Amino acid sequence: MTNTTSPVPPNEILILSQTAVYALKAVLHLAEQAAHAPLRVDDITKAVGVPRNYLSKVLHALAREGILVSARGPKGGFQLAGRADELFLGEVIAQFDDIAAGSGCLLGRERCSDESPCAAHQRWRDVSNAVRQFLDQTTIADLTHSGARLELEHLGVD
Amino acid sequence: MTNTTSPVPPNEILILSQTAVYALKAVLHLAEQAAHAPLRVDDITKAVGVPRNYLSKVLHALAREGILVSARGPKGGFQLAGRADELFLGEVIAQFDDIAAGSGCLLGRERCSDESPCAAHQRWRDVSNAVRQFLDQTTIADLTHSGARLELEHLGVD
DNA sequence: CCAATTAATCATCTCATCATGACGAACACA
DNA sequence: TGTGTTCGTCATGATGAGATGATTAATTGG
Repeated sequence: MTNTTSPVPPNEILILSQTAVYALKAVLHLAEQAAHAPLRVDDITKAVGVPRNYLSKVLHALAREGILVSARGPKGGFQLAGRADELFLGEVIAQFDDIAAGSGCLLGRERCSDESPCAAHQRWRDVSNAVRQFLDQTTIADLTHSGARLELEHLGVD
Repeated sequence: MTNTTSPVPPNEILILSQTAVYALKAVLHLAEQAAHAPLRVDDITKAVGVPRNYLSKVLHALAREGILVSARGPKGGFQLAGRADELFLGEVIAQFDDIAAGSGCLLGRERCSDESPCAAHQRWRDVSNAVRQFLDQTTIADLTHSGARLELEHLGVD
């Protein structure tokens, strides 16, 4: 009844949890503002469309990890702790999603039976490694408008 | 209390849902048995270690889709409806995971803003396409022992 | 037709994630 | 010192995936 159009349809495959996506959105917003003053939770909320108190908890977790710095009271808010081009997506989501797990076999057996090392399983490992590599090698700056622009120009794409 | 060591640790990242993995395990088992007679749910349960009634529902869903055939009563059970080398993983999991969704942007925006087509988002699309391609191009036979053996021999791997 | 067998279904339970509202704690500034 | 601002946290609720036990329905073989 109080439903605000649920963000994730049932059965939708997500790879990243909703919470991790919230974290990425918020951090990306902070990076794009490149603000001198901290941004308040309420402003970030409006910008990325995430429930206020929930986002607050997410941001606080990021602050505890040293990814953001937070300050209370007037003039308070959140800021990036470091450079956006040195902050990898994997770091941002690490507190929310256990990406290291699931490294194994598609079918959840710890290791593909030694009897049959199974070529397809190897291909699956390649796939899930691609996910991991993306998260570990892409920085927040790569996702910002300016970052993307730079990369595109650098590649000669119009 | 009655806990049988929960299959998925919290926060674990899962690309495929647990249910989809169950379906794959069961279908793979059926393919490996290559049985002339149908296999009963209880036998499949023991083989793949999945809760009995839950697996029953999963198998039934697969039967409704024409992937399996089911029969009740004595001599009843489940069988593959077609050939294992013509059955793609994507078909098996389609009823459980909406893999087509999430095709878009990492951050859930429907499309990356036209202003900034964002190179990193393109790379993310590549990643999720890799998952889709794997599921759409790999058959159940590719995952069976015999299938894997054949493929390995064919590649000259010892 | 009866009894055993096996899938199909139903009602319910647990749990983690996501979400919300209210309250407490720190901080800036007058 | 006090007041308003803003983060921090707690208690609680909603929802969907996963799981379980009991019951119903179909089928076979005697």
